[in-house]
Amino acid sequence: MEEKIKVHVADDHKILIEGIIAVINTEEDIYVEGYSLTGKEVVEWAQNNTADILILDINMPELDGIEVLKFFKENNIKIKTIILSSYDDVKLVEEMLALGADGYISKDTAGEHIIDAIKAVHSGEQFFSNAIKDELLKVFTGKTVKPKKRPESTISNMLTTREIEVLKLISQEYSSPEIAGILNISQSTVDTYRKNLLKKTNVKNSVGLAMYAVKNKIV
Amino acid sequence: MEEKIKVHVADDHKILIEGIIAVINTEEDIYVEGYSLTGKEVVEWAQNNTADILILDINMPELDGIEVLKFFKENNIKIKTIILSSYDDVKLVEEMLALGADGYISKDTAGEHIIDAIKAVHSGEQFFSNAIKDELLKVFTGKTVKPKKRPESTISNMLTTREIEVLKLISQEYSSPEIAGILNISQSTVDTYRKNLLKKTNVKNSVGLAMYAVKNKIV
DNA sequence: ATTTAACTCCCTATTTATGGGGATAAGAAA
DNA sequence: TTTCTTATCCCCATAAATAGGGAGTTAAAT
Repeated sequence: MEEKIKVHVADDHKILIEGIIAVINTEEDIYVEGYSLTGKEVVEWAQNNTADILILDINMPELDGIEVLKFFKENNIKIKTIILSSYDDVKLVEEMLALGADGYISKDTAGEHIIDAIKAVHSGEQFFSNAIKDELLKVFTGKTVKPKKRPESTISNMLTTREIEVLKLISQEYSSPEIAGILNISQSTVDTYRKNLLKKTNVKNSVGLAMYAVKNKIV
Repeated sequence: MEEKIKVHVADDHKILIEGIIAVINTEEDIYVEGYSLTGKEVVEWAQNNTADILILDINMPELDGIEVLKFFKENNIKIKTIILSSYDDVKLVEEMLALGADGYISKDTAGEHIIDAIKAVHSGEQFFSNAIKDELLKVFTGKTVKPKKRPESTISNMLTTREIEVLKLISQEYSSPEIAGILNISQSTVDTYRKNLLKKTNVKNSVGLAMYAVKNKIV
């Protein structure tokens, strides 16, 4: 008798996680070790834990799936990863694969496919749901626009807690002097955070920062 | 012994549907009659079928949740509806309620809340998850939640078309000189629009303008 | 023990943004 | 006709944001 396949699930929608767990629980030889609700949680989890398979949502707050994969690559964390994407993320397939994802399933697909994917990836194969295969075909036949060129975002782009604090306040319309007052630090320091934030998030100005905060669900 | 509560689920992510079904199946007196994967399917289903409760995702291809609710209203289809929203749709609560939604739960919440919501709504109450309640408090201060006409008189309507153009560009991280170049007007004019925008929207700075634009779906 | 990351602060300089005022031409509305 | 709105432009002044540089302290990790 072999060991059960140990799975970790990362998605910002708890309901979906519960669904996946329910589906997986119908399978004897697979079990869910735990879950993460943000990308940050995933990388924290991955420092001291592992699993046979990580099911990873692309679109998560704070740190998205791509950044998580980048972190894994840079820190030489080896964990077989199945990307869970909604249909609008499909164009990122290429990037995902380049970052070492082992499988790619769409949320549109039925739950049984997750089981198949887990088993396939666990036995060393790659797994792609049909929707993704179609998309890949388009890419190779040149029918789709290149994905490419997202702003380069490394784990070095991961914002520190202090930076996030400042970012929140910026997004709440506070000026630098005000933020300095609120956080009880000098304005110079706030300005430094602004600079770092602009660099890390790769946006042009405060408005960009606020938009970034919205997109990443920081506010 | 009473009848079981008959539920129909609509979401474009099959995995999530399966999850919800799994959760609901843990409950004796509720069952899932069927599901729809697009808004179109929902309205088609609703012409010749019904259920006690419809669980409706906001963000669906072809026809989103709002459109579905509008269709129900226009065609006098009465079905108790629980909105299933992801974090970023929260700002649509008001509109949803105006269209007659009976409950509103976030995908972030645990599955058990779905059960609570279904039972509550079925027994004639309204149900809102906590995240939504906070949002609601801001919107309806003290008032009873009552379907009301969509306010066509929001502040956004106070903005002139030109102001909206400028607002859009501001929200896209353009500076005043850049906007002047894009619209082929002088920077003085752009600055004037900025001033007027700040005054009309009652926010403090560009970040506030961008947030306003997001809230009012101008971007 | 040394390196690294996070947090803190400062200087200089330029560019943008904000806030007050006023003004003109075109067009719609009263 | 007169009034009002919209769109356009300007001056003056201050506050804030951006951009480059450097640098010290602590705490954690290697």
